[in-house]
Amino acid sequence: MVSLSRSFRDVGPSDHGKPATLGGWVEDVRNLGGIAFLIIRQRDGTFQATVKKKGNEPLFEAAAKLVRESVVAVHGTVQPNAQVRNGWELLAASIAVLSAADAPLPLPVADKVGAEMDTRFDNRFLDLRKPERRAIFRVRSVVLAALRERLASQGFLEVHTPKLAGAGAEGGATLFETAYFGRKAYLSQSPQLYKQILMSTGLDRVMEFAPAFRAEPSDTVRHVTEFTSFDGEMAWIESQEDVFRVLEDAVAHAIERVRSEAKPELEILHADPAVPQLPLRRLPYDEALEILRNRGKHVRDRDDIDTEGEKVLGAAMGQEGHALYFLTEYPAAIKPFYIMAKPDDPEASFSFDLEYKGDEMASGGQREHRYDVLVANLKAKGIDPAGFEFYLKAFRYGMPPHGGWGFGIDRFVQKLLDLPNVREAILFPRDRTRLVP
RNA sequence: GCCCCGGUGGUCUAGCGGUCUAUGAUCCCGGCCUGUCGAGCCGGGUGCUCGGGUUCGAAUCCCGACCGGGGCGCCA
Repeated sequence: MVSLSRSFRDVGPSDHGKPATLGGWVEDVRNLGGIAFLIIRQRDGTFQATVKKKGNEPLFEAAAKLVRESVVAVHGTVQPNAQVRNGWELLAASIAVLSAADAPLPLPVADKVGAEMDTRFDNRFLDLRKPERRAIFRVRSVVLAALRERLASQGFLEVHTPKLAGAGAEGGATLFETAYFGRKAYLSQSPQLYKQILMSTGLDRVMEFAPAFRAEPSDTVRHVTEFTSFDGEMAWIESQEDVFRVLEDAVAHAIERVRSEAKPELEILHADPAVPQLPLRRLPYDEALEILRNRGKHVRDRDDIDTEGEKVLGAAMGQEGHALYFLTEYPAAIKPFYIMAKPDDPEASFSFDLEYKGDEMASGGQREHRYDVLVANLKAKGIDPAGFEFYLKAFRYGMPPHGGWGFGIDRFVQKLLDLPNVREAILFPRDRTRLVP
């Protein structure tokens, strides 16, 4: 019985003389005249199949004609050989072409030339045949598993809220509109309102990993129109300190797990992410302004911190050993209506951003759970509470204090691995101009 | 949306008014070669994003469109 899914990793010199059938993509054909070497790639490496002309000329001719990147199954015998990288080679007796590749390839896979990002994403399936590209998504998978596991162990339930909505959720960010049986519907920009509603139910510790959509025409290395948001929301908190502790622990754990479970990937990617010391630095907004002013940047009180300021702060914190830090107590005026203001300083708020290497990973805070205050906040922002009745209702019948965050998985993977563009951390990124593939 | 830079064979590049029937690499095709592993050697193949304009002459200069890269704004 032949299994096509057999890994070359399960074969070794000790299998001397044993028959084997191994599948894979033809990465290279080296025809030396009387002998040919096929470099066959599988999911986590390559092995060599060797074809000798003497004894089986038709097989040799067929092997020499193989088109790179074709899918083949090679049947032969295992031959130990110290000259070969794995310590053994497969002496081919037959080669079945299961799927021939066209030539030339629209994107080099094993060539000695590079390709531009646009060409790569146009041919992403070929791009992903390169080990260094796939390594990113193995790391991403470890990150997701680690975050899930860490929160689940603390009683967080994984939930799924609707991605089709009848109205704009938070206001502000632009929504994608779509047709919905004669009505208008919108792609969800955030699970914010729904996860808060859940806080009133007893499903009061939730997490969600899901796409979020933003119709903002941003052209940067850290924006896409569809991204993966890791949301958490927890009730019965004393203060946003409770939120900090859960989030920082989960993120630190994710980095630890990547370091221990994705060593080969980190090596391929030349990445060496440091595990942060906990607790992370909490940098209040007012102190952040001081740092900026000390570095010669002019900022007015209660202004939002712009991209340059964010980078300056990131560099300053980095010098102090805080690649990751919380930027806390933003002015209430630049935060959404659902954020709780500080009782002793209503112009400030219980809100935060989680910054990593000068980029925003997450934002969150303690939510306003008092119905009357919430309605007043809406009005103060010029929003009609009537449009939020489905949400506000949950605050009229018993809503515990709660808080949470929204965390960008793609950005986190980008920064974790020092990738130059967030698109590198997304299989099929969506931006202003790219909708295919 | 704004600012800067750019679009040359399948891919990545050099060229930036005539010397370009366009450079090099990679790739593809053919040939030689029995131990390659960035295989090597020989021969061949494919190209100036599109539309206007300037000029005796445009890959090269100008304008526009489209597309791409980066920065800003906005945010995850």
